[in-house]
Amino acid sequence: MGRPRTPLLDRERITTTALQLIDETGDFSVPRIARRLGVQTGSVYHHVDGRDGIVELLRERVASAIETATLDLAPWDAAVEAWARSYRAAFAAHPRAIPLLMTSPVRAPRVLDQYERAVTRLLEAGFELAGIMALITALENLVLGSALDLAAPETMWEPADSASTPHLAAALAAVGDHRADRAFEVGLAAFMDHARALCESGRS
Amino acid sequence: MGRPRTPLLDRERITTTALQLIDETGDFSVPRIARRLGVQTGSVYHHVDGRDGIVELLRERVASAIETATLDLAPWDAAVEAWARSYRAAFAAHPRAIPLLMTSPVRAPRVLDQYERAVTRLLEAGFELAGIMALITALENLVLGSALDLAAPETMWEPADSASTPHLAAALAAVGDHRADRAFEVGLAAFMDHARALCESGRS
DNA sequence: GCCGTAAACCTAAAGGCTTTCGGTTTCCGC
DNA sequence: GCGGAAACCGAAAGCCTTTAGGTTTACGGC
Repeated sequence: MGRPRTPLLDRERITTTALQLIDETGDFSVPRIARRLGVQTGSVYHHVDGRDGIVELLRERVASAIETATLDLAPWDAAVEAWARSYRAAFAAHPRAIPLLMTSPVRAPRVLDQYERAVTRLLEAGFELAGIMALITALENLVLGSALDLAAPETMWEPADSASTPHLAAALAAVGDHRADRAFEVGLAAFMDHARALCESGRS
Repeated sequence: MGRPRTPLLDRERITTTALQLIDETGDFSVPRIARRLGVQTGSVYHHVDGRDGIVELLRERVASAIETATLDLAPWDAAVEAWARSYRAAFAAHPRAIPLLMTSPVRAPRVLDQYERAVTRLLEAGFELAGIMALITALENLVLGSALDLAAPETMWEPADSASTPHLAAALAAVGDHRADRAFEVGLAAFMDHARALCESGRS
């Protein structure tokens, strides 16, 4: 009892354990993190700002997998497209965490810097300032909406009675695997086409 | 004590009370629903399949505001666009409920029928069966991603130090109000343009 | 080298939530 | 009229979040 000679806890270990629990069971709780780390529940609160604080750490951890370098690609549309793919892939790596993370957006400095760079690239490309934020938000909506789709099981579209929805059933049978991935590709292609058209028309 | 002469509870009242609590406080719990309805906590469980069952009822209730008639509009692209707007508006009516509802999709019969009709309209318009589900899923991603944006506060993009992200700050200042609405319009326009192009090219 | 302070963990406990179980009263079909 | 089902109450188990106070260790100033 008392202070241990070498610390048993830190934010890194807490975050890693929480993510492990989520990947394995789909959820986490402070007592279970503590049990995994061989520690009393209350001790965790000395390192972390409550349960919500742990969720915030998880958001940062997952978002840290977004490859910043994508935004340096040329031309601008290649950069934006690669960034969107990397953004989505970061969430796809931990699909069971998505419901916890989607509630509020990432506002870690690292990610804010990425948005800053994205705005800069779009300004350089000739977009109007007034339209850029709507464009970036639309892209974000696309990425996060697609991430939500990843969190849902592939079988979610199986209705109890496919007899009453024959066309839907046929369309589902025809789409094959990777429905979520294909949908993301469709949405991303639509977005990029639209953005390029806006850019070329010069009207932001 | 014992069975009351007129029932105090039913699924309708439970759902309505839960939605009220969410609109007011952002969350709900079974004990608070019971208190509002002047009933013991356990009694609610006689009408509802636990807390998750109440969330399911909420999903159906919110989704019931989607206007089915939009899918009958002509031409097909007007129908799809109006449906998407109505879909989003249904969630926008209860923004604080969105975090609870986004976790898993609506699969009430009423909504499945709408997807059936959407598939039918797209088939009639000449789309290839194999591509329809990806298209509809992309539209759903757009709607749900935009709904998530509604759930987040408008101020979420205010970084602690806007000095380190000058372009982002400028873009935010320039976008004005209704950023979320504008982003949805951008995404929807992109999707519709893409869908129309696919249709006209005849390649699904 | 000594001492005060801060850090890190433990013990304990309050309070809320979800869910279940048995008891009691009322309603409805036969 | 009666038996069973329906609807609510009372109580309790078990988990979770969070806080508060106690104990031991590390560290920095003098």
